[in-house]
Amino acid sequence: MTVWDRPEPPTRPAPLDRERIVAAAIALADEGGLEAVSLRKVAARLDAGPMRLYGYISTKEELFDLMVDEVHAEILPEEQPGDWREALRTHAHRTRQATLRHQWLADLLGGRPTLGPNALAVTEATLAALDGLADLDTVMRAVETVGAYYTGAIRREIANLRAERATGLSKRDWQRASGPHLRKMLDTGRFPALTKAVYDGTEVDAEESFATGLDWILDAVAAKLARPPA
Amino acid sequence: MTVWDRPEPPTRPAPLDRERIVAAAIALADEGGLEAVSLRKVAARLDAGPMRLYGYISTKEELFDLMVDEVHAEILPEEQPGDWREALRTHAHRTRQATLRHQWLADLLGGRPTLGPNALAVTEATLAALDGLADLDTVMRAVETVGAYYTGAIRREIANLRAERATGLSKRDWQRASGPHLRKMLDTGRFPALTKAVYDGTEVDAEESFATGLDWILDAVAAKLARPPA
DNA sequence: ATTTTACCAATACAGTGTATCGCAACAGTA
DNA sequence: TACTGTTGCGATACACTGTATTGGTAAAAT
Repeated sequence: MTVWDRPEPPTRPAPLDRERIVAAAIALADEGGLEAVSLRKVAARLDAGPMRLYGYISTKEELFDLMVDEVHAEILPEEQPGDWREALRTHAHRTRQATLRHQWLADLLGGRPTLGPNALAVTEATLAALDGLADLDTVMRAVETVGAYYTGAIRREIANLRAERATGLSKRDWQRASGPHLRKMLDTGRFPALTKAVYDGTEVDAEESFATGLDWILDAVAAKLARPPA
Repeated sequence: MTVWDRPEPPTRPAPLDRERIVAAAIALADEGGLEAVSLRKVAARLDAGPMRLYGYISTKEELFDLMVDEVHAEILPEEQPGDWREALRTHAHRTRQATLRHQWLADLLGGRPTLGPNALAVTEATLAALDGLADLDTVMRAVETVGAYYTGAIRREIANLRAERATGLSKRDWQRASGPHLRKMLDTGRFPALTKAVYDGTEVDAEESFATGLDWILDAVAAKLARPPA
């Protein structure tokens, strides 16, 4: 019995780890959105059965948590920025850009507390940039307020972007000309201020709008940091 | 053959309308969260088969849209408030309270453009309160910035609330004492600022925190409304 | 060499959103 | 009153989901 007669030894299945699982899930989500991520499809990308994943995660939600934390590695700034304002601003913009790259993140942002190592590192960097500029409560309020803003702003931006993509029209064209429902509603005359806004408003670049709102909020934070509360 | 011999006429199924469907869906979501809402269960509440619903909605997402708009009826303020600041503030607080009553709303808030009649009425009321105080672009920026803030803040508040409920602990106790993962992370010493924040931070009431951040932002808006941009 | 342990694939289950199809009750006509 | 056309509902069906359970098989331990 030569070697050639004997079959190859039954190759032990390629080893798995969370990193590869998460990478596969992110790839799927990048291509087809969050709803394209099923445990079966993730496993298939790794030439494994679905149940295999349960050694590494115990529920699908946990997989989402891992995905979110993985993206936070992209968000973490590579160098310590100059002042607190720059720190908060770049954090916001990096989060926005990461979400534009991984649009499924918009569906998860703010949906659960983020306790992964990368997310904690991002929080740490932010807090460090504000350390000592005011009492702790004020600092926390500042970080949370800014965070609430960009979370909400990014979510809306992605939501609009999807709506535009679904109709193939730019937002304003869609609102103005075709959106038949909105048009009908506005024509009822029950929404005069809204009508004026839709018809007279100039189309603003999403990034600029994001940056402007952010600057407003940073102005407010600056005022509070300068004058610690009574 | 008397009346008594004849059977009752085969009762035509109770008529349906969107209102009843949405009410049933909201009831289910209030009890068991968004994931408890399935077309089969909604239909069962109305003594109907699942397919019956497709005469009134054409997809489950549309049902969610209707639910969101229905809650906006609770958000719409009953009377025109005094000044713009009061208008924006009460709008934010009413949205927050509606979300505390219908916590599933947190999962939907900001997830899609809201074009229902009630949502439009809310937007109209808000825009009307700001009408004429500045150029249209500034007004829009103000409304969107405030909206982004409370959307994000409410989402995080609900997310934390759920996490606390899942462990049965208050947020700080959970962070400080038991949250084993977080504890281990902080003990690595890689997150000094975060560690200080967790250990030295005072536990703040969620509503107060929400209101404070909101006031900061309203301050910023006030500054921009007063001095229209160059 | 034999037993124990650990892990992986297969199977199974209850449930999901939605397409399709056939029937039954109403409306309109003769 | 008899018939027909249309509408809308129910049942069935399909492809898929997340996850519990089970049984076999390969590595580790004795």
